[in-house]
Amino acid sequence: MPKVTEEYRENRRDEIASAAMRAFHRRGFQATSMADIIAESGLSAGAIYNHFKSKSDIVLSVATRVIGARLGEVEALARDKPMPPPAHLIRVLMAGMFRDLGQPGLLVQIWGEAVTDPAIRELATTVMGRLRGFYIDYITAWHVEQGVEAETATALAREQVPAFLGAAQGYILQSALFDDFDGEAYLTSIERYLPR
Amino acid sequence: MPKVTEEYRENRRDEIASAAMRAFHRRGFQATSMADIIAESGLSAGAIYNHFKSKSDIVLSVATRVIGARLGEVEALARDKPMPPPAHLIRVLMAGMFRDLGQPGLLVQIWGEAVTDPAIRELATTVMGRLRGFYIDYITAWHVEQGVEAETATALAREQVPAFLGAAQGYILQSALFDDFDGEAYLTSIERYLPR
DNA sequence: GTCTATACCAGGATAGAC
DNA sequence: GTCTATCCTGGTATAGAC
Repeated sequence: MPKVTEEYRENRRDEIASAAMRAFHRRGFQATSMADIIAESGLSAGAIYNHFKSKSDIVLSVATRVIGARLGEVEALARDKPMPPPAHLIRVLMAGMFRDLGQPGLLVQIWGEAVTDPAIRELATTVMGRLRGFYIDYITAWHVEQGVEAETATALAREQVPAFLGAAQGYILQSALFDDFDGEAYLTSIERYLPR
Repeated sequence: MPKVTEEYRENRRDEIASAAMRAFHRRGFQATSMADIIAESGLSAGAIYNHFKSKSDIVLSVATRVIGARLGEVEALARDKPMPPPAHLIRVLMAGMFRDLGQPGLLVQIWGEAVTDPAIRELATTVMGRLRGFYIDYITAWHVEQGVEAETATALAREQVPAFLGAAQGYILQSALFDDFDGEAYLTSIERYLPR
């Protein structure tokens, strides 16, 4: 097992995934063709298909990196004392997503793709499932910090999580589609009317 | 001005739009090609392009019909005494959308398209803008019925509407992407945590 | 592993006869 | 107004040389 080769492959995959992310960042998701990714990477079609078996495969790799970064941020937030209220999570997650992806539209495009492309669909549900998990853990911990008994806190979190998840998705969608979207007004609305 | 001809044209447009809606209903939005619409309508490519200038143009026409139907339902709801709480609007709107469109995925696909296609984008923002209007009027009227003074009711409605709109969008997205989506749990979550 | 060139396909739209 | 046949573009993925 030549160790150097394995490492080399991994680096190449990294480079390609980064190039793809830059391309998505600039042009959006659907608008980015393999030709764009190829150009951005400075490599050739053949080289890229040697490391990824399809475009979906590249997307999957990019998404895995992005969602991994979010996990770290949420965990950091959970260590603050006192913990910010759950609605605040939306701010942090949205800010992180936009920083990585450049524009909310990218996510909306991926959702659209997910409806028909099974691979993308699985990716999207996995990502949302993980976000859901972040939220449940966070909301539970927060309720406990507020003095709620552990059992009850979990039940509350499970009951509340759809509303929070929906609120985050609404934020993404509205910021992608409304030119005059007022993010602050949205977050205020959420923070005032969801548990705090 | 030959009156018969104008009427004929309008009927043809109706037929084609209905066929398109059936096709979307069955196959989803992106998956539906012009060929599908052509087959479903029983007409030919040439005939259809004589009445609509592009695929986007057909989508626009379908969407206009669908959103018009929703307006009627919301107005009917507003006439009930006592008015159901605003969160209940989501139930009614979602039920109507699904009845007309067959599947929530269609809307998600349209959102995805809207990110890059200017015509679809304008359509989506117009539709959402109208929904927003429905909500604001409804929430205002509801607060007034609860005894809130008119001025204050409007202010409250404007403050609350982003949360409601986001909740509806989250419902659509989650029902499209999660195979095991629990609509009742979602609506319960919303109804419990948004104004009632 | 990487390159260039290209096969191959799907889909929207059009031309021109009737 | 409508039909059939077809053009044309843009896209992913592969073949085969180096």
